Amino acid sequence: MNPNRPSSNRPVYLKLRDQIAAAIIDGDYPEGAMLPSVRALAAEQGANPLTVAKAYQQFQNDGLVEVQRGVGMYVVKGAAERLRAREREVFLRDEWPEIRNRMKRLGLDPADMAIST
Amino acid sequence: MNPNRPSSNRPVYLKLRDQIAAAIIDGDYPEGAMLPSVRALAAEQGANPLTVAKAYQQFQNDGLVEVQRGVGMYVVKGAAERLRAREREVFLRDEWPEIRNRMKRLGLDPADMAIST
DNA sequence: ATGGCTGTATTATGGCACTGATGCACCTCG
DNA sequence: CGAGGTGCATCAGTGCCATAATACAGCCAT
Repeated sequence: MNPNRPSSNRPVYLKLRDQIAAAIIDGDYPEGAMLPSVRALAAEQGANPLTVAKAYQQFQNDGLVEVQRGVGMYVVKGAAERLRAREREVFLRDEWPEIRNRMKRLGLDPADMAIST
Repeated sequence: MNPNRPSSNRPVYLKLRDQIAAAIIDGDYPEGAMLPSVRALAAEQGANPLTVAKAYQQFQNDGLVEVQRGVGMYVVKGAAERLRAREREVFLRDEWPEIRNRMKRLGLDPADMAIST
């Protein structure tokens, strides 16, 4: 009923993409490490290999992973920091203003919610 | 490419819905006032009447507007406050946790961004 | 070299959301 | 009563998403 912000009803390939990006930034996939194969991750996540490939696609285009055909995909050196910088920029430019307006309208102040939860 | 938070690539009926909700909360459509007709708003926004009707749909279901068939749709008394309360609850429960995690990962602190921009 | 692992390309299919065009049912006003 | 304004139902078209079944291309350890 509410196809909105919640990540629940989002395309699978985008959820995977976000999940992998988070893992890279957090160092769960360290630089130089090999990402799970499309088939392996597909099996683990109960998805289709091509869907996983689609999730990986963007990281290749951005040069954050190196593809060794027949071997696997490896996290490029400096990928974590570059990815974080890029995501931060996008967040501040595209997402935060809207979120801020929304909160203001709802009578919420980010400053009051720093530690809360 | 990124059907995500940015309101740019979101369904039209959802953008309209948000826009109308904001107008109600802000009092641009006061209680008791008649909302723009589906055709009028459609023409103004360059959208299809049915798309506008779909945007209005949810407000009817939630009892925030009263439909007088053949006449128009009117903002129910107390709609603004009820709407804001409901939106705030949804935001805090569904959206904010994810946003907070995301910001934390990106090295951003809501407290530092109260006035910024 | 061969088996087994990688990523990739191709094509087809089903489902679903979004948008659109048309026509109908209802009400108000002159 | 008729004209013009409402909302609403129905049907159709389009595109994206996800899946599937294969097949191909490259690498590596045995």
